[in-house]
Amino acid sequence: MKKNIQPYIVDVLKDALKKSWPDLIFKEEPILDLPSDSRFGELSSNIALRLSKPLKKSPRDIALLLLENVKKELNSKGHPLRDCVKEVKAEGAGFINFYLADRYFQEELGDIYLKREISLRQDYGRKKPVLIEFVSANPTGPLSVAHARQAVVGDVLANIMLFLGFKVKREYYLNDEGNQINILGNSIALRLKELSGENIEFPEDHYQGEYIRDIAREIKAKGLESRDLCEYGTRYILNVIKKELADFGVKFDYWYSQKSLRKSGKIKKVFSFLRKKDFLFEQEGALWFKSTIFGDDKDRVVIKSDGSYTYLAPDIAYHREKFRRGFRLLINLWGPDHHGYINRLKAAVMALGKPAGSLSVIIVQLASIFREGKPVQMSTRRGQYITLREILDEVGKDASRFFFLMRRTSSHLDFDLEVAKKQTAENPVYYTQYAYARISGILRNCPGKIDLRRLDLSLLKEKEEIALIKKLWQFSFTLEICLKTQDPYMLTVYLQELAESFHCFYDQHRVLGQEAKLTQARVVLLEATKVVLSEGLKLLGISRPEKM
RNA sequence: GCGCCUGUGGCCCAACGGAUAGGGCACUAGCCUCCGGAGCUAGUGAUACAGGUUCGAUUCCUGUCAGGCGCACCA
Repeated sequence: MKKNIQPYIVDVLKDALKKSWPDLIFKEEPILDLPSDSRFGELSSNIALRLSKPLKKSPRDIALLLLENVKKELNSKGHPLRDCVKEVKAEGAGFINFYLADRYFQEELGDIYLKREISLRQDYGRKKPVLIEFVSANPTGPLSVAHARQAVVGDVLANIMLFLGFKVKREYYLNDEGNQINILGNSIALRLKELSGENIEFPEDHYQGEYIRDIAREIKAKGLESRDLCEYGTRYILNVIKKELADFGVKFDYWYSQKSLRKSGKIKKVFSFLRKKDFLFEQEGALWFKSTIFGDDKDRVVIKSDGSYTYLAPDIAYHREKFRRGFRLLINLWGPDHHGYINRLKAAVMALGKPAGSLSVIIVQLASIFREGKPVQMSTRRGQYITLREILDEVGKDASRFFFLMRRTSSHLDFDLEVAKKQTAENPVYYTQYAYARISGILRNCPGKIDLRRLDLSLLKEKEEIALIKKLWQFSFTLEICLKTQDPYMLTVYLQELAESFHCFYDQHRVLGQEAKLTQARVVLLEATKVVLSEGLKLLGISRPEKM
């Protein structure tokens, strides 16, 4: 029996291809999918369909020919897959479906059970250092809904990549100087005057939120009016943000300050680097970056005619620093308003001599907040927007994290506060957690220890038992999909399906009070299910209640 | 005007270009002498429109219609 069966099956397919068409040059690797329906086996390849064009034959004929050689290969003496694969069939339009033996799944189950004390965390030799930068909101106010979604998506993606063996660090880029910060300082100054009884006119483009008054009051109470208000305000708000994120279960490894970046002279250095490479030019009194060389629509200003930097300037230096710090893959999560910015930063990365693929930008679409089906109006300008804090206070960490992950990251998300608060079947968080609590309940009543020598997992052959075991087996497959799509949302779908498989099993079969050997086997099944649910919920940053 | 995202049953969402388009809610009918009914089983019902590419399109391309967002020498 072989663990980690997929690469072996891919090899079998490759060998069969070579035997069937020795002269064929086909660069794509055969890919294995989970079939759309369980009656098509456990793993499926559509290689025959994709070969249809180059071979100018019908997919069905190709599949049949290929199948013959696949079978020969598998039946050869001593082949490692001999006992794992029960059957191979060519089906449908030309799919080659692999049906795995129950024995294989039973061994997999035993494996999960044995590893339950340690983590299922896998090491595929993927040690690549990855930096995920997300949220990075200006420290000028509390975090909003949009930041909340980014925070969860980034955090969970980081968890998943860590689980799969990458060396991942989380970073928050701190915009601690510039226009917005000056406006923040000025907003505080005006509120201070207001406190002293002066009549003030508060400009529209200043921060309207009540929290500015809070800061002003604190400054006045401590008698710190002479302090640098920009710095004081930034630090004050940063603490608020850190607290919000911590309560949301998001922790950053690094907080990278733009101010310190500028002070270090690294921005100037990157300019001399780019100048040497001839990627800069002057026009109309401004300094431009020739981003069009690398596929951008137009060249971009980096130093304005008044001598100050545009946003892009420190960003180029910042990303150069990321590479210098040893990271080989950079993942940035941005809001949809930054979408037009991707090409120019990619251009910058290429100008720095890095491959385009070393920067991956994930656009996290906005979330709209609803209450009982009605949208909650938001206006940033008037400081009236739903904050992360409000969501946390109202629906709690578990439900809000889960809800932010329930749609594809690239899709709009409608977040209904009332639904998220409900403790009913409408709420998938509780459905999943309930499975965990239910299992815990049974295991609490379970007497004695499992005798591994007498354990016989082949007793697990009921439909619901096999279905549950297969679901467990799909866990690592699911994580690979999350990695490939750079989107953690599939994990929420999987965990709901796993919970469902468990509930179905539970409804049909009893664990306790059976013949001793069967009870033992089923206890192992529950333990393994609990392990996978536990790992999954941990990755999502959601609590695992023993009781509900 | 240009760019991005999205149009799938009454409602919310799935489906690397692949098999009879899945699931949840709601609705209807069932299931507790038995490990937690926050559960399970069954039923009704859908790809916005018009073309194109393909052996095959919900998916890719073009156009139309509808909704959301963004278009700076702002960050």
